[in-house]
Amino acid sequence: MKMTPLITSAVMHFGEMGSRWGFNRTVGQILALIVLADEPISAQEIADALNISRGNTSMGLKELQSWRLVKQHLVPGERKEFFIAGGDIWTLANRVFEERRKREIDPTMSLLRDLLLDTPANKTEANAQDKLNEIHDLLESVTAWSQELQNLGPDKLNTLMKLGSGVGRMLELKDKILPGKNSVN
Amino acid sequence: MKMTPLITSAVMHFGEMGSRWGFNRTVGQILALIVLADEPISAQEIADALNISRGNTSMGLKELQSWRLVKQHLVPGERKEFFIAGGDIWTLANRVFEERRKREIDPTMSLLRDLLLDTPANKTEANAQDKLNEIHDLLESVTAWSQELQNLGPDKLNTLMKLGSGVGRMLELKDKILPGKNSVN
DNA sequence: CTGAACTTTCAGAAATTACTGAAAGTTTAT
DNA sequence: ATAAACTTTCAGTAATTTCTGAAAGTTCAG
Repeated sequence: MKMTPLITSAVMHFGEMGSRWGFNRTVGQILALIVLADEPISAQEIADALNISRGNTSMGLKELQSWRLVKQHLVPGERKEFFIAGGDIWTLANRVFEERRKREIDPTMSLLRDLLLDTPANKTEANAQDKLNEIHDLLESVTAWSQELQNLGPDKLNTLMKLGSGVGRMLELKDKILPGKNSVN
Repeated sequence: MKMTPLITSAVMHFGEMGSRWGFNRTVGQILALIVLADEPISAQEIADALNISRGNTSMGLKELQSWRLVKQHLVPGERKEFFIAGGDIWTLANRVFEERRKREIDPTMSLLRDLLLDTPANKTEANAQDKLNEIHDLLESVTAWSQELQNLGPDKLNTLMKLGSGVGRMLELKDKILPGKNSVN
């Protein structure tokens, strides 16, 4: 893997941002390297290009595979494993989004459900439970909606995003368009 | 601040999740405590309830204020400062979302813009630049759209979210509803 | 001005997270 | 069965992040 200055800057930056996106520096760098490479790349090449140990590379690749951001690519006749991006940019973004939802929202939803089953012991608890309930509902809406958006598929999602302020106008008209079942006001 | 079992579980959980949401354990705990409390709460009470040092509490509160998740609340006749949530649950969620966008997306957009100005030196760089361009466009759409959604305001946003699969049907009809300017196909 | 009641800062300590590299494991060819 | 070519694991170490608590800073009443 030839590390041109352009690629190096991008890789370094994705490393720095890695931790903000849910993984660590090396994992971010490995991902960038694989995405930007125009050909499948081996674990050893990655370790060399990034100056990290072979062991660390192995762990990073394992993590990226668990996020489905990277997949193996067998080259006929080659003993070692090569890696390529798990899909196009849009797919990768989706997977990061989805995976983060699982890690950031789902466990909280689960706890909230449990806490809401208890009978509040006093005024303070009752108030706290109200708040927790609000949080629960909000997270539920967000989860359901993100699911809905994913079901739309890339094309429609893109149409929707590009619609911009048209969304607002469309909402104003929605009752005229859709049957009552979906009216929520 | 009375730490009932219910409140304790919630606070502990938000502490654990804190790091996934962009801040650290104590910051998460402090936030949960303030949100769930039914009355303004002082820094000393927070430190006591969470068993953390007064200094750490001060830093945590400073961070929460920078996120605008918590604000000061002056009690007449009291010397010390009290704290309350920066808004209702919906507002808080929005602020977290917004703040994270600033930290997670904006710096990358900025770097990508720069890298895309360079003339690619060879085939490999040209390919990498194509990928970077795709990433840039995607992030730009996401940013613009999240801006758009915020402009809708809570009510419409909620309507849109509750619309569920209706969104798909609506998109199919959009060309009949909106003038050509917003057609993107 | 003084001191009481509070808050903030920050150097060092503690806790957590990430990384290395050697050893163990796996796969394939002969 | 053996060995070469690779990958994974994991104990120990290094780097980073978070926390403490003492000192410095602020504000206000008298």
